[in-house]
Amino acid sequence: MYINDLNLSPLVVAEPGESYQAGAILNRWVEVLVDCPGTSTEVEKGPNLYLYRLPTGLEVKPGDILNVPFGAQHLTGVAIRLVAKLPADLPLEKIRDVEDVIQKNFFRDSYWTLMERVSQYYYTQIIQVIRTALPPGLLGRSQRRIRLTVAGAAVSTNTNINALLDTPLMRVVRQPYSSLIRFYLLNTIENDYLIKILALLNFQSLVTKVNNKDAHKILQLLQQQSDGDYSFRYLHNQVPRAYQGVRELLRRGLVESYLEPPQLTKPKFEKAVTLVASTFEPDLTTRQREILEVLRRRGGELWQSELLQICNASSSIVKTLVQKGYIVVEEREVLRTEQSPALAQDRPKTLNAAQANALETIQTLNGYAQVLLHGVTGSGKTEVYLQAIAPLLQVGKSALVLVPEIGLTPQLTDRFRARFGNKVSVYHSALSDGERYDTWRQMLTGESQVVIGTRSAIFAPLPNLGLIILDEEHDSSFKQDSPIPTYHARTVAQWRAELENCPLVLGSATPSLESWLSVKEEDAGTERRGDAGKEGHEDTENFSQTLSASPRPPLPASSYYLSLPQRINSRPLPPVEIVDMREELQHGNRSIFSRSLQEALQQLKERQQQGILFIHRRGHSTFVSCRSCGYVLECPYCDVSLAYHHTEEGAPELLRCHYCNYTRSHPKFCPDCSSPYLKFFGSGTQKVTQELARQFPQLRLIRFDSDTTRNKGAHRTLLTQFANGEADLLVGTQMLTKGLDLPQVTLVGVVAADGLLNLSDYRASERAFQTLTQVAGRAGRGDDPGRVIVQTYTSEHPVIEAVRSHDYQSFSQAELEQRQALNYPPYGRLILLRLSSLDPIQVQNTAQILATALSENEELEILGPAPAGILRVANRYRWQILIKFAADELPQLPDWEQVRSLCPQSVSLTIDVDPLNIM
DNA sequence: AGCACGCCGACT
DNA sequence: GTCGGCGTGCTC
Repeated sequence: MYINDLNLSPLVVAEPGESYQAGAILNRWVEVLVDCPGTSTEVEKGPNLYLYRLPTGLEVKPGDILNVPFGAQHLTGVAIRLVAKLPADLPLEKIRDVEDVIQKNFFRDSYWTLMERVSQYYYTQIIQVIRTALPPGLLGRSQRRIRLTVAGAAVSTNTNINALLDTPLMRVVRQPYSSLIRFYLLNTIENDYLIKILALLNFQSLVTKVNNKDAHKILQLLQQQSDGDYSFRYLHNQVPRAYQGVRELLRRGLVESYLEPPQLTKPKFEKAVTLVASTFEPDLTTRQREILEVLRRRGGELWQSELLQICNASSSIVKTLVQKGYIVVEEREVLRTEQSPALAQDRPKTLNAAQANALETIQTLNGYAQVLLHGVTGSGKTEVYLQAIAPLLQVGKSALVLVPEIGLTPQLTDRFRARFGNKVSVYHSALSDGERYDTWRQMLTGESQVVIGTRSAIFAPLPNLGLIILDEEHDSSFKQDSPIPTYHARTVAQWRAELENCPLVLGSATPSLESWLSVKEEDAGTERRGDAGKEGHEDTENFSQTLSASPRPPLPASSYYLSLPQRINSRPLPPVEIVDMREELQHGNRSIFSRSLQEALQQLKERQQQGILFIHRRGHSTFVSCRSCGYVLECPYCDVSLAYHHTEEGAPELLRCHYCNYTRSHPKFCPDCSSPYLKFFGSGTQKVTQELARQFPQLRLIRFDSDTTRNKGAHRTLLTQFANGEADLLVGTQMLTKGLDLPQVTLVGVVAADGLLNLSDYRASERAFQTLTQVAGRAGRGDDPGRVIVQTYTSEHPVIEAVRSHDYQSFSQAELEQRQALNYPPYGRLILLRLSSLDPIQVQNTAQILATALSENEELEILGPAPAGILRVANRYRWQILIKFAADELPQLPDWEQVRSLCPQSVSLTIDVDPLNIM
């Protein structure tokens, strides 16, 4: 908001004529927003704006991305406005020159406004937002790095140094000779010995004294790294008091410290050879003629490397031909974009009535509107997207398609490529920096294109957007919880669609309650559109007051609800069978597979069919339940299950609520039926695969999870193997739920639904319903209707019933009522304060202080402070405070700068607006 | 984030 | 009287 108040928006070009009056041509300056965090956290100082001189010959306009010197380092910044007159308090000699323009004319008004909205809503400095929006490697920054010296690498941290020193050679060296004699001696020794000796000379006295624990730890870390080189920042995060430790090592010459200049990703250029002569004169040798012939046959243009490879020639011959004037060689940019296998051209498919209706509605939209496309699994949403995009490309517009992180399967991208060919590009974080940078540059050209990407692709710089699609809009991977800004791509998409004046389509089989409620209210004629635009600028008398007024969430101009209630070709949804594992236990079945599932798995091989087995991720999602009666231990003050805490060997086993910090010891017997069979849930992937191999040795398995799909292309390989019938069963986690379209799958099994149902999170039910429905939806996409088996210890759970009956409506109805009663989203709003520190005591105390300060505001409901679900992560102790307030009558929110000032330096605070993950 | 400067306590 | 740790403020 303060950016706005300082008239930085929109980007300003100086009035024409102004610069002439200042006599300028030679004296032109530009105000630059530089990328150095820290300074602008204090309001009085304002944002990081600095004035730079424009050297002659460098053309700079507001919105350009620049490189500038800043103290000892080089930074990237954004040109905000041209300035003709110097401020009185700024002496000329302090001003330095702009170094370079990295990207011309990048920030247009609408894009800049988008940056500002994200910055305001998520309480993040605008430069951080810009950093998120741009590809990595574009915004450079110098970095302090620490690396081992030769000595540091040679010195041992765990063997006895005296033993090393006690070799005949070393004994000579260790004698107290004068430095001259020593120098002479050393010069007579072979080089690699010399190095070792130098190392030991430097350290023998020192190493014996490295009793500084931190220094020792740092040395070990560096030695474990293959190149013995870490950023200072990394070390600082790993080792407490790293500063002193490094100092110690520096003094002893074991490490050296250097400032690494920013490594910018640059366009890749290659030499292209073009034939410019039409006739070949007799002054050519046979070899030269041969090369020119090759070039002509290939269309008169080739990369130099290719040409030389084909002709088996060296570059000298090319040089000669250039001199003779037959060819020209020029540097041309090569785009490092993801290559995909050649695909057969795909034609639009015939739509059923519901699809056709949806398509028609989307196509008649003009300008900003929000559409919820609610289509059951297998209802053909993708085909609707494809046909909605096609006419846009015809008129030169572009489309943006966002998918969940694990939904970005080759299946999906192939389908878009088959339809739109090379107009499709894929943008996600798994691309290499070079690929990402080039894809990003490709977007800037403004040619009509389709970009498919994950969360961060919402910032794709497409200048001519005609449509934004969020597929599987309910998916939680659209929300970023670290690093800042903690944005939700759906929220950003709403702003973006509004600013670009284009429609936004939210597609899902299980819409988020947020999206569902917004169309329901629209239906009921409730006017939810606020006066967000009007507020914020009315009362700017007090700067900090303006700052603390909360920006409102985006509100759609008009929203539409489109339903695809049936699968394509009128295929039925698969029947869902619920198996109560308590009954299995009563019948003496102690296996993790019910009799039903065992039978189905048995039949799989016999009938030559394929199946999917879904296992909820293990790990920290543990909860405690009674195997006899299904009782789940819950918090008496909050409506959530208790999480099992067991930090280390010998520590007490505790159950704790992550909302209010209620803690109790882990009981020996079930409080309900006194059975001793209390069990932690969260059965691991490993256990299940082992069990499968034991009970069904004939089944061929493919494990499909983050471990097995880590490598590039592994996704595609595994799916191809499965599609080719090289395995009978795909066993995996969440990854199986998104966007897989495998017609041959007839069986879907959920080993334990309980792991999903009883997470200590107010969203647990919603998420469980979504995941289970999506998994179930993988079955019966071919001609066989298929079968779904869901195992659970709580078969009476409303989520289970809703999944069984495929009843989204009544589930969401009931869930919304509960949310409303407790004022949870989408009715109330949440802000989560995450505190972390290397010091467990200090972070806890700080959390308490913050909570006390915040609770003075009676409009806010403060939950906590409570330790995070996993107290310690990467050596940092984490606590959190949840702030709840009414969404419709926005209270006066705290002054975050003031809150931040309550944190000591060692405690870092992150403000997560609209958190999804509050464990 | 990096770095210089300056204050304050410990030691030659 | 000097060294070195650490907190504070500045970088156009």
